[in-house]
Amino acid sequence: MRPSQSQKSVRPSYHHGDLRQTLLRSAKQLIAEAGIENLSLRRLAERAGVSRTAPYHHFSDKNDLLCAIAAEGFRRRHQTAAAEFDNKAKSMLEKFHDYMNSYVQFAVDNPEEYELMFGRSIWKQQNSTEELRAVAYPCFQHQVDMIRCWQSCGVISGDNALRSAQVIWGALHGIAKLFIDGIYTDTAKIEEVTQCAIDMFIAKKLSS
Amino acid sequence: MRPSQSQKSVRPSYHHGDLRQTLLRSAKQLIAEAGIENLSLRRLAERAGVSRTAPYHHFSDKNDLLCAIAAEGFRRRHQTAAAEFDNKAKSMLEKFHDYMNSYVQFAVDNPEEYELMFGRSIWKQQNSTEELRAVAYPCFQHQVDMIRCWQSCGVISGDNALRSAQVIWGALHGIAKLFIDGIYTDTAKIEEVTQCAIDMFIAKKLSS
DNA sequence: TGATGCATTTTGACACTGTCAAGATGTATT
DNA sequence: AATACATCTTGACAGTGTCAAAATGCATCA
Repeated sequence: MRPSQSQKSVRPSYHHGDLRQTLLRSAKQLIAEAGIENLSLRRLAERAGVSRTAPYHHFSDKNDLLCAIAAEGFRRRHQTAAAEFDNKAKSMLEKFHDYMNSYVQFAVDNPEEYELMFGRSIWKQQNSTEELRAVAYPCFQHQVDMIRCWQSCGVISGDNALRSAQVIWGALHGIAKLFIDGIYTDTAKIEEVTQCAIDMFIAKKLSS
Repeated sequence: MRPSQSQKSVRPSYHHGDLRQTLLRSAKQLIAEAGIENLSLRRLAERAGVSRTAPYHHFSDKNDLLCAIAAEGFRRRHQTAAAEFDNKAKSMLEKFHDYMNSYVQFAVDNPEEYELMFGRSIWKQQNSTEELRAVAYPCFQHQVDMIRCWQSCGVISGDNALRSAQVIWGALHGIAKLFIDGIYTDTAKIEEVTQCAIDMFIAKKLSS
């Protein structure tokens, strides 16, 4: 009787088998539950039924783990944003509307994950992993591309796509963070604030 | 010869005399030097030449200390913002311009302090001190008042001062954070981005 | 003056944290 | 079967915030 299969629901063998994925999964869960600041590698290891230092064979650092989680978040966000923009059933104006709402909604629905993805702990100095950058930069670039599109078809004004994108993204990021971090407390008004932002950014029709 | 005066440059007495202020001062300094995440009460106490737990008789918590520092930041920021807005030598449009630039500049010049003032650690849940709220809320309100003013004199469009203020503040906050946290890396372009934001927010003249 | 009360500071301790170094244990390859 | 390698464990270290209990100084009142 080999111990690797005889024990059920405990560890199937000395080697965990899929510790990396297990850690990532329960890390995401623990972050959603208790916030990023309450995530510790030790507790993570404990949940996985593994010793304190086992995670270090799959992530060089705590920072490395955080980057991996953030990268996953960027992949997800990028995917939905791209899908919404490629929706052929909607007008450009509608899609701009959707983009704005969807961005803020993503942040508010996943506050801890958003905090991690765009928090300083990951981006400051040389903290960002190569993998993270490889996933995040195209996500950023996509936002600029969309803005360029909305500009060229007259939904929003201006001719410098990069600058406009930086401002619009800044507004979305700022609104999201002010809500998430608890400075804007009336969360029932999120959509109203976003709508106000949309109104301020869409091109005004100049009467002739 | 009383020991309280005989020893020079060490502690003048068993009681520090002005420990609270000393702690606040070196905390601000240490934050500016090494960032918020490297601020520890123990190191602070060590710098003040005092035991590890001495600070707890002047601040109930680490959070309490952080709130006190943030409150000081809000007082300073509020003061300069008010002074700029009360400048009678400038037009309303110029003052809007100044406000926008001054806001972002404050954040970029004091990144660690800004991070603290508007960071989640202080505002999340019930973390904010009563003193902090008493100082910060008028500061927030002042921004709404200024926006209302700029709206009523036609510098910016819209009729809902609160919503517009939330969006504009959001944009400023977002731009500032994206720079501070290292997501926008080309810090030489800060003024360009801010200028772009200004252009997008000021009321467009409708041709007749 | 002496005694009492209070603010302030200290020492000791606890439960955490991230991370390193060495060793033990499995798995795979030669 | 032996060797190499990935994986995991135990032990340890330097930090952290914070509590409890004791010590010390200062001020005030009898």
